[in-house]
Amino acid sequence: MALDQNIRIAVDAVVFGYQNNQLKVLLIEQKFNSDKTYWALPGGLVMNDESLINAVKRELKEETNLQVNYLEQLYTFGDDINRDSRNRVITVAYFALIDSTNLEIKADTDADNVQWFGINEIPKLAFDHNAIIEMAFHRLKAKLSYQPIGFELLPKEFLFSELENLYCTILEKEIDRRNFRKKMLSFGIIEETNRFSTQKSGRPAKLFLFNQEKYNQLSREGFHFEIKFA
Amino acid sequence: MALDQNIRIAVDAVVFGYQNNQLKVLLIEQKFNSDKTYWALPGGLVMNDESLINAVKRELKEETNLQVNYLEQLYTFGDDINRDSRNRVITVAYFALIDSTNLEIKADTDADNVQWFGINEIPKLAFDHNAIIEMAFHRLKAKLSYQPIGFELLPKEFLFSELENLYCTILEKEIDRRNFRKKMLSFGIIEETNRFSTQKSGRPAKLFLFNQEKYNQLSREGFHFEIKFA
DNA sequence: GCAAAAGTGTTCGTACTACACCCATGG
DNA sequence: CCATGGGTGTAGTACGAACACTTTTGC
Repeated sequence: MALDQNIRIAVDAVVFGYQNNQLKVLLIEQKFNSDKTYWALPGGLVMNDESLINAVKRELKEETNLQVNYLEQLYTFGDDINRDSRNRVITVAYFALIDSTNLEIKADTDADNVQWFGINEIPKLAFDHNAIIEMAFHRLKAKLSYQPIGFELLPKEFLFSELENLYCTILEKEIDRRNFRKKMLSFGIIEETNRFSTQKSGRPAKLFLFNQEKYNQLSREGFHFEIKFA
Repeated sequence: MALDQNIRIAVDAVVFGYQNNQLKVLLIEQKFNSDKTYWALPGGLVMNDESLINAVKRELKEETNLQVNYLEQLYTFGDDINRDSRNRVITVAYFALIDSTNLEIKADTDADNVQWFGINEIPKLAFDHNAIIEMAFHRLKAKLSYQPIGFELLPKEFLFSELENLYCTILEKEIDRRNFRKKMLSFGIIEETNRFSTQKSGRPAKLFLFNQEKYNQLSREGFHFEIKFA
């Protein structure tokens, strides 16, 4: 039965970064039928002897030459039979977070051009990639409140004001600085360092870091990260 | 490139039911190489011109002849390259809920035998189906707290004690009857009927029903269902 | 009248909300 | 000394947690 199945399987990644107080998505420019070009998510077909997760990692390395901090499966898009006009392709979309400060993207072998786009400045993309980003953005907003993944968008050592800004920006909400800090620190998964940032102006700020092992340990003991806002 | 891709794509469904105060999973017995038989999740290969969701619905109809109340994508299993020993198969797993009271399963064309298994009495299944059920069970436990999906496992009209029991059983926790009822009713998504159940003993109990439209409307207005326990 | 399940209110404590002033540095 | 961003505490409120007795029915 169904030995004649003729469906291809691909992976695509929505890679989020955070720069200049803006949430960004990584896109690549692809040639399409050698005439038109489209911006699209990094991704491509899965090889026969390759796990899905490795396919994503390989494509990201080939196309953008960067390594992600966080990677998880998002959703499999296979309900629109004609999403790729050439052949039926089902794509398993992934959700990735990266510390994009001090990062130089190299346009690598596969793709002509690689670029960060603000989440609100995404052009019309190839296939159903706009819908995929939309879903990834929803996932990010939801997860930010119940999993400590915001840190994956920041450098290892960060300022509280950066973390706070990240939450404000992504969730599109105002947050009370004092309450946010109190709550975050109450979990005991953020450590104070002895280092301070060198700012342009104002009082120097302590650098903090996220203690992943501590979080893992607390999770095993039944702790549940959750941060809500008025 | 990769015109030689040789990977097949399947769908599988974890169908949950609730009978006799027990959470059940629907399994089918499959012939395997015409000698050995295994219990497995209902599912099968996707057809070329068929959406993923329709593939699931078709398989469920073919193999079990039942219709589900709730169906959503769970996860795509494609990291273990040898999960099916015959060929590489990637499966998109779905998560389904059904009101299984007053339901007769028909062993239909495809499958030899169809049966409900208690969640704690699942045998060793074909492929990685045990892992899929495990993940579906986790999803069910999590969603029960923040989405009103428990109703999908009950008849249209149900007793509060049934609902309460369902939560206790699935979450494996004791719940205070008074607080549970208060909280549930406070949402305004459950309606009282004029009907009462005919019990064997004890005081007759009112029948309630879940108002899906009311819930949808409240959701649009920013309402968020959430029910927690001590 | 007794067994069995249904139905119902109050008190207490904790955790979220709202809110404003001083501090350290650079120029 | 002024501008800029960093750092901190408290009072009020609302919501979740704990908890026990009365009601209705069948036998």
